[in-house]
Amino acid sequence: MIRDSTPSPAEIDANSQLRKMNIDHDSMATMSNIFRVATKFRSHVEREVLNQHHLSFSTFTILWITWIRGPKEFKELAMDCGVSKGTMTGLIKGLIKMDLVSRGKHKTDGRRLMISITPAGRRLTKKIFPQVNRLETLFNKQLKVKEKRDLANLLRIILNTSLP
Amino acid sequence: MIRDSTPSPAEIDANSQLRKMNIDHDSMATMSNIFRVATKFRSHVEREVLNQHHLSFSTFTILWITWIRGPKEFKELAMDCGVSKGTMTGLIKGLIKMDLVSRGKHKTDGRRLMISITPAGRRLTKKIFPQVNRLETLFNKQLKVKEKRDLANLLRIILNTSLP
DNA sequence: AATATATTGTTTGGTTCCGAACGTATTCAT
DNA sequence: ATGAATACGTTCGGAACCAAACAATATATT
Repeated sequence: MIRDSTPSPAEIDANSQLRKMNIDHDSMATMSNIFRVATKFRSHVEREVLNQHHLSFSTFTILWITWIRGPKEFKELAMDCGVSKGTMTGLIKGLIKMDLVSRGKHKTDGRRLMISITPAGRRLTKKIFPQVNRLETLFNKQLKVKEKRDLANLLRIILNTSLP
Repeated sequence: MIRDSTPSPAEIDANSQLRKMNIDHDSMATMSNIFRVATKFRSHVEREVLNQHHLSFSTFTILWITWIRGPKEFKELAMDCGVSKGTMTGLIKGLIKMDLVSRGKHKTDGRRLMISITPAGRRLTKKIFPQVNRLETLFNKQLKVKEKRDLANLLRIILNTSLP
């Protein structure tokens, strides 16, 4: 099992060409690699697991959240999925058409919308999630447990960093 | 300076609900946090820097690569940007209309296309890139140099892991 | 040399996504 | 209370994206 943390040719070129520009190479390296991994994983999961069930990564995320956490407010759902309100409207519409989630009214605030997973949605998520997790394991198979935890913690620090 | 690596409520719920399911929590945590950071960063950069120049994250990446590495083959560009060939065709079309890149023929292979940055593209990239890097620094401001390097290396290992 | 097979980039059809404009419901000020 | 400001979700137009079908070029087989 050979572990390879070699920078890509693009990264190496970048570093040598930018020496004079007063650039924060280390931050650049973290962000660009986060990006590469995210894109690679997303498209892989969509192709291998989600598409055949007519789900996108975002609609799967909606199912996942409402499955784990129960009925959830529309707006929070949008934030957790990292999509805009307008996009969320369309995604929910699609999931309702497939009978995987349902719309409900908020108890006290007539503007708000509660989104719940349906029994069919529950069944589907329960079936699909382990397949997604198998791919997560696959992507991480070269990392030791401690490294995975360190990695997740570093990412959480970035995530929880407040921006001016 | 308070560093916060607390898992989100969603993560905590997930872990408690899934205990019986034989799930690889650590791999799940790395991938989901990679995703959160990537989405947050992407939309932030697009809103704060790129949109006002009519660039998306992908078109900026094209400029960046051709700026740093010189003329590049169409297909490699698509792979480096994590985008399909069909998408790349459209992106290049847009950049050409803005006179930021140009199409050229490959020396020996008539099928291949070489993409080069134009002087205008060079000027724009040189101006914008430091602004993007400033945001990268901002996102990473709570991490020590060693942590950033560890983070990048762990991500590279994932990236270089071969999938069956 | 002729034909089959590969590869490269474009086109096409359909989905996902954002941002801005909008209507409706709520809350706040006066 | 009544009007103004705010918050929520929908609609709309356009960009970004993918997969599959396609045309053009290159390579391999015979």
